[in-house]
Amino acid sequence: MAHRFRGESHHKVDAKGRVSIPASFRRVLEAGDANRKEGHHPELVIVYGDHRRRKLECFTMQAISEVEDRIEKLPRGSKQRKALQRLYNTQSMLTSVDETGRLVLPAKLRQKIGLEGAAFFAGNGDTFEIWKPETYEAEMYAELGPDDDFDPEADPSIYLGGGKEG
Amino acid sequence: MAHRFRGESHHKVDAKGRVSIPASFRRVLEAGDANRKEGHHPELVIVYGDHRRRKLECFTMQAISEVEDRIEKLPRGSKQRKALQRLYNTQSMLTSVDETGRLVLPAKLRQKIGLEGAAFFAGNGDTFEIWKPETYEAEMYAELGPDDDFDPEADPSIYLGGGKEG
DNA sequence: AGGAATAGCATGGGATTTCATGGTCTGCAA
DNA sequence: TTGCAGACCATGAAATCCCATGCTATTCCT
Repeated sequence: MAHRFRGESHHKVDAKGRVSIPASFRRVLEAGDANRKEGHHPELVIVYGDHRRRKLECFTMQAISEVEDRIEKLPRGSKQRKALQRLYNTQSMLTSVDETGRLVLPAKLRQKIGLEGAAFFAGNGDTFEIWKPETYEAEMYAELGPDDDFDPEADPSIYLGGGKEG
Repeated sequence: MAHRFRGESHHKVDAKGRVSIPASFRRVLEAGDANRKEGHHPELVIVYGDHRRRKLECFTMQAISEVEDRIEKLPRGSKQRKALQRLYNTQSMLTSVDETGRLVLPAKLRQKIGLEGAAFFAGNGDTFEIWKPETYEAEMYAELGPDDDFDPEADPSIYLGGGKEG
């Protein structure tokens, strides 16, 4: 994978729901939208999911189409397939980056995750996520509670494993 | 592994956050960036982590992609995997060496580890680290406290094990 | 060998471009 | 006809590019 979403940053959300996309993310979106016409701005898919999701997950066109390919390999009519289609097809929207590098989040989506004033962007490889900053903070600590084989206090690098060839 | 980061050195950090990379490290970065186009300067990934980390860990493109391969082998959804992705994907940035062999550290990163005026570079095999010099001093002694099977006063070479050839 | 020429290195400064963000205006639709 | 979304314009701050300067370790020449 040539370009990956990497890094984190905070951006303001104005009254119209406009948010700047981190500049480095724009490069990835451009690279991941093969169908983009010259001079046009890249498209992307925002997956918002149901009430349990408290983030917006953003896919390049290429990434979302890989997801769809996988879904199509599952048995038609299986619950798994239906659930995945609902998430990635139904509970998602297609949009595009605007002239100035921003994207517009409809009021509905902002309300869904409680976005107001500021947004937190987290790069995550072939997708990036948009969070209400407070939610991200809370979630990161709550989600990774102590466990038999996980110590939230430790530096995560210890889980990479021993030698070069583990 | 052909090239390894080896040695330590001090460099100035100017008001724009520019720091010279030790010359010998540049060779390693070049060798570790296969995708680098002719005449271009090598890319690298700086992992900064959360508030507990007081150093910047720098990976060659090859080293970071080995890390990512390892992460992908862990079970999807496991805490370990999530924590590792957060560290190596989200809490990191891609950058590149500039024309004159420097890299620029954004204000955010400098503040995070208290860098100002000078930086300490420590080679560490397939990565190198950037520290605020004072922090390095302090940390090196604090981190390696006495222990049942470790004596901070001893020369570490005694822990290499038996003879020259295991 | 002595000294000059060279090349790589660490560092600085200014000009230029890109970013993030805010505002206005217009048209379509409810 | 009012609300809202989209296109267009504006601006200060931050990041990038390009050029410049001493230094040092080496090599080259005589």
